[in-house]
Amino acid sequence: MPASIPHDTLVANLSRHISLSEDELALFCARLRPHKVKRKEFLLRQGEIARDSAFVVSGCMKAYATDTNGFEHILRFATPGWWVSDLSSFITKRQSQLAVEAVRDTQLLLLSRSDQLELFDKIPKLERYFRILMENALVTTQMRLMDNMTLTARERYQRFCRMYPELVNEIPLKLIASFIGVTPEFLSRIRAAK
Amino acid sequence: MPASIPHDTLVANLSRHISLSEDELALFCARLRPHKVKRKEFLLRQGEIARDSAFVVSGCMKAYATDTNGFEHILRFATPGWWVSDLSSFITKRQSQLAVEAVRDTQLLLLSRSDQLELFDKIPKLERYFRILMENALVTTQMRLMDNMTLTARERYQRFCRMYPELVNEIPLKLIASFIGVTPEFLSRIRAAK
DNA sequence: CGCGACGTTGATTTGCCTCAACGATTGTGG
DNA sequence: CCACAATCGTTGAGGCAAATCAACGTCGCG
Repeated sequence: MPASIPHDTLVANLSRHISLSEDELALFCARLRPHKVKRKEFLLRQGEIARDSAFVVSGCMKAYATDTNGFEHILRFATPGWWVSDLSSFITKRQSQLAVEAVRDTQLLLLSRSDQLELFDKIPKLERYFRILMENALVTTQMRLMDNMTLTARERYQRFCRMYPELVNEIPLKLIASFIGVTPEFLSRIRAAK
Repeated sequence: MPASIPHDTLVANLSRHISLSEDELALFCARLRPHKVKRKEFLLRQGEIARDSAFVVSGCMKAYATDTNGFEHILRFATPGWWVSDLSSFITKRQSQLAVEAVRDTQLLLLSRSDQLELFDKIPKLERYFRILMENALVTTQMRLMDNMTLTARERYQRFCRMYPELVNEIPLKLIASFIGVTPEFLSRIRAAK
């Protein structure tokens, strides 16, 4: 049973951490639901319940919260090879604090929590894959938290340029500002100086 | 085979997420190494390799980075029932960016990465336990990151008081300041106003 | 073509930091 | 048990990074 093209990206990602048999792979892929979103379309709105976690095949998503003054704060971008959702809502089935929206036209593979948990029972190695993903995501998030506490706005911008070189000149400045935690005006000044 | 007293705290924690057989439990507990640290003693210094992850039985630990100006920034406190380490170093065996130090006399249970991975193979349910821990830790860290981006210093202090009521009047003000990301002087002013 | 989203720039404000001085508390060695 | 140092919390004066508010030019797109 040949995997369809969008699944290949995920299978490549999987096999960097675990190896599955043909059967296990088929079982897993059968639960993945391909889904396309166009720029500015939502995978999840603030206040909804996050049914699915989404693997990004192509394109780019953003996960963000809107504060009481209506300003967006981007928790993370998800580029190809990353999973994205409101993890808190995905796990607890409470209302999400985050919205997940396409920054550009994006191909996704969706996996529901119930399917995921069922697969964990059938394929222990898949639980290992997600355990590793969670570990890595936690390390990344901890590092970002420390950066926010220790670095200046300029340094955070420079770090962003190193971490997301493929985005720097491809997405609006205001999105970068909202990710590194400054106003668009101030980021513009940062760029202007040197 | 009766578990010793310090292990009981961990077993209680475990059983909130998974259930192990007697044998599995014994196998797991055999790899845990009790360890005591006195106030201001280190479990891990910046630049060392994190051999172990530590479960806090009693007391309190802090994980923090020291910036180029010599200021401490506390990533997290670990009170009884929490695991603590420099996760990045624990996984990759590179030099740790964080130090882990006792805020007060503390009882720990240590588990090395190699023992942990070995146990994952022998007891898949244990991998589930840590998968769940990682999920929850990631949710917590993401929320803290968003708080840092959206809240004022005063609001972050109020949130701290709600999240760690058992610590607020028990640890030095400067530690709280270093956790919420302000100077001790400014936190003092926050407390003074109302 | 006209409108809205975007990036830039200037003037002003502000939240928080820096530096410095000062009591109060803790703890430590003699 | 005391003397002294160290750590801690507080307060004041001044400074700076970044936010705010506002105006304006540009561009992409319906």
